This record gives sequence, structure tokens and C-alpha cells, in this order.
Amino acid sequence: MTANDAASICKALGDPNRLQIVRLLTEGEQCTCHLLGHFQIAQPTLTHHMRVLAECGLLHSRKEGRWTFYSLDCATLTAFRELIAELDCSKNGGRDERDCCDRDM
Amino acid sequence: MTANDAASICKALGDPNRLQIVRLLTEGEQCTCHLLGHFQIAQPTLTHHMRVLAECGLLHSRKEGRWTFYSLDCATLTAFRELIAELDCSKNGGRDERDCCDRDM
DNA sequence: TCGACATATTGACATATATCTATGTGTCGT
DNA sequence: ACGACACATAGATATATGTCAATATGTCGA
Repeated sequence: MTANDAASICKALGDPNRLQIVRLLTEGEQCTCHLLGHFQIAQPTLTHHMRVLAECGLLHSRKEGRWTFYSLDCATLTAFRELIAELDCSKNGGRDERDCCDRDM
Repeated sequence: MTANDAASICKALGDPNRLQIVRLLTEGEQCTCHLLGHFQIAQPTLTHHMRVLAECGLLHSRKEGRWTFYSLDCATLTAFRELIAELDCSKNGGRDERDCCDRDM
């Protein structure tokens, strides 16, 4: 996963509704109409959010009759979780101040 | 950390430049001018990005003479990492299809 | 076949965002 | 005191985004 891929996923998760959608999907595959019951948004708005989540690779969709079932793309989500997990702060404060502009620019 | 806090952080990390800034800061505290050397953006643009990252709690800033040093807020970052780590996909496909609209809406 | 249902698409709109130039503010060295 | 430096703020602009109403598409049951 490239840094740009990760940024796209972060951007997708940057809307509270979309983050909640992903959290709901951790419980398993769900159809649009079921998800819709959890939000105060119109149906086309939810479809828009599902598209954003799908375009960055976070979702699978599957049609069955009238319904569309969405589920998390485990490979993408796992790669993303690992990238975020690498953002550690254990080195905070360890940088020598003399490394500021006088030396580096 | 509330879901809205997490969404704000995701939104902040949803810009490729800002995600890279956070990655650079995992190496330790750095001043604006040093960070600026890594990007093709104007200085006010970088300041804008630093403000976005600070407003969602990801950064500390410290002034020393002419310089402003930024570092990661370890508490916020850790809480965020844990929330993202909880987005697992092990239950994918476990939902009974009969649970769709007929039953739930 | 017909109507109800589930979802997708389109188009519009208000707001948010990333970026820049110009300028302001505070600090340091001389 | 003065100029250079590091950074912040203000204002402008083009683009992106979240939302909805209206409509289209495809499916199912009667």
C-alpha cells in the first residue's frame, strides 16, 4: 500500500458517517437498506458514501436480487491498519535542535 | 476518543502531504523549515497543514526563538491507532441474509 | 403485466478545502 | 536600530465535498 492509497483511505474515513459505516460492517456483510436505518441521511447520500468507500478499496459489494450487500475488503483494511500502526511516537523529542534550518536548508 | 474525534483525525490524515508530515514526525520533533524541505508547497500552505493537524490533537508545538518545533501528541495518536486497530474484518460474511430489509426496516 | 421495492444516477447547491501571494509578527545577529 | 530570518495571518480563488430532490434501473410478487 502506497502512502497515497493510505491517504485516500483516511480521506474516506474522514467523514463521520463513513467511519460509522465501516464500524457497522465489522459486524459482517450488510445491505444498503439495513445500513440506512442507522443514519439520518437520504438514500442517495448513503449510496454516495458507499461509492467513496468502495473506490478506495475498503469495500466489496455483491448484488442479490433487489439488494446490494456490502462487506469490508479484508486485505485493504488490514494493510491500512498496519500502516497506521507504524505511526509511533516513541522517538518524540529525540531530535537534536541543531538539526534545524541552519544545517538542513 | 469519540467517533467524531477519530473522523477528524482521519480527515486530517486524508491529505497526502499531511500524512507524510506525520510520518516524518515519527522520527522526532522537527521545525517548520525542516519539514518544508520535504515538500513542493509554499510555507503558508505548510503552516495551514500544521494547524489542521494540531486542531485535531495530533500535534504539539513549541516555540524556541525564531523556530517552531512540532512533535506528535502521543496520547492522541495512540488512542487513534487503537481505534483503527479495532476495525477488524474477521466476521465478514457471517450475517444471515434474511436479516435484510424485510426484517429490519 | 403491473406496481412496489431497493438501489443507482443525475443535477443542483451550499460549504469546505488546498493553494497561492501579500503582509504581519516576533526574533536574532550585527 | 536595522535587516534578515522563521513563521503566522489574511484574503483570494479554483476545486472538492456532502447533501438532497428527482429520476432511472433492475427485481420481485401478485
